[in-house]
Amino acid sequence: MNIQPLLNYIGQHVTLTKEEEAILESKVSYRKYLKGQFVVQQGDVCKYECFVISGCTKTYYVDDEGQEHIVMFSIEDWWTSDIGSFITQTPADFSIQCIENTELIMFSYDEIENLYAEIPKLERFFRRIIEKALVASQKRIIRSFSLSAKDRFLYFRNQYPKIEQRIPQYMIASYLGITKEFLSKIKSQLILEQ
Amino acid sequence: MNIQPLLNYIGQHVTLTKEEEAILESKVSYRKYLKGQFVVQQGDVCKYECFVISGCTKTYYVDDEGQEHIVMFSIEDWWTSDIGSFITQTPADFSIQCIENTELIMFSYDEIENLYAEIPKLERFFRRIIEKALVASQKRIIRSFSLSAKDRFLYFRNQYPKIEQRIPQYMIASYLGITKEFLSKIKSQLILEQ
DNA sequence: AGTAAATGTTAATCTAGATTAACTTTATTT
DNA sequence: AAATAAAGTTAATCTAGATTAACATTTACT
Repeated sequence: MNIQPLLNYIGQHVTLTKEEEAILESKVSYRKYLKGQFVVQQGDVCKYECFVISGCTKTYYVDDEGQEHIVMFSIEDWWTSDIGSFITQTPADFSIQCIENTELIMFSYDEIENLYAEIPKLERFFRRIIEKALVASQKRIIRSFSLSAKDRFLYFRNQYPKIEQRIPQYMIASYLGITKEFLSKIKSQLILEQ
Repeated sequence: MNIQPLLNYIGQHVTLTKEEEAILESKVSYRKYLKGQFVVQQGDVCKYECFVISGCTKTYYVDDEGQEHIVMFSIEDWWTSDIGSFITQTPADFSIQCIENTELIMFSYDEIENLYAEIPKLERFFRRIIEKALVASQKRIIRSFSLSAKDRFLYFRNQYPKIEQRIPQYMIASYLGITKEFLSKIKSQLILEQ
């Protein structure tokens, strides 16, 4: 298992000693998933917080009408989890599915509190990660209320150009909260405009 | 200043000694605001994370068209802050205004890292609070995509009956992402239905 | 290479919710 | 108690985006 991308990522936020890195390595697990496999399924208890080494996942919610709503995509150097389920150890609202072959480093619920106790710096690290995630989530709410579908798409394209390339358009539509037909219309309008 | 509600609240998550409580008390400040006053204004740097002792605030965003979008209400035993601005010490996206006379306990940016260092349990406490806020925020995104305006209103009414009572309807409409006219229509429909 | 499945497009029609505007009710101030 | 401002209602009209359905293109599989 190649834990280096995770160590580099953590190193951007806090400084770990070699010993601490070794402890960390001993307490996380590594797993490969194939495209189409599930990391978590709606209704299961989410047992891990996962760091993406390679590949891509989608986190989504299926509503009462059976419609799928994508909450986030996670690529290299991002996190993926149903934190709501993870922190309370209750059934997940979301499913997480790999949309490419994906390598993950997984922090299990049973180990993570020990890890915090052994390396308090990691508690600081996770606090900061989660703070950033909360900020991003709040800004997404604002965008969903104050921008048109077209402007949300332009924002997405501009913010995540790498993700746009590798993901089918109908999933981007789901992430933006619109139908694939309407996204198609937006794109053809944008082409006419320039 | 009456810090007891804060201590009770913290006590639900972690256990502090009398000494730790005293340290905490020495590092936070207390302030009363009148209805209409601002805790933070869009464009300012947010210097505090605030715990509400009494009263009510609204956190909102004014978009390019001058429209106000309410992100959250905070009443007794809740938090209020523009965390994005707070953690990065950059200009706030949101304004926080008191919609009642309000008493706050304020954790300042300059002190909070010292406080974490002195009382590591508080870092755990804040991590957990922020995790919960993130979960709530993600669920709000899902609701904004998968529920109709009527169902979002029913959810709000059911989830926050106390808030519904004390807040003008046009602010609830703003929180739900609809116009006050449409909320009025929804309410009259609901009356006809029963 | 040929077929089936997945993904994307176009166009017509429909609807939830916005906009506008006139009006009513409730609070606040003098 | 009147006057004024703030909050809420109703109804007509409008629009962003949904729905439906038929078709086109790309990708994956035998």
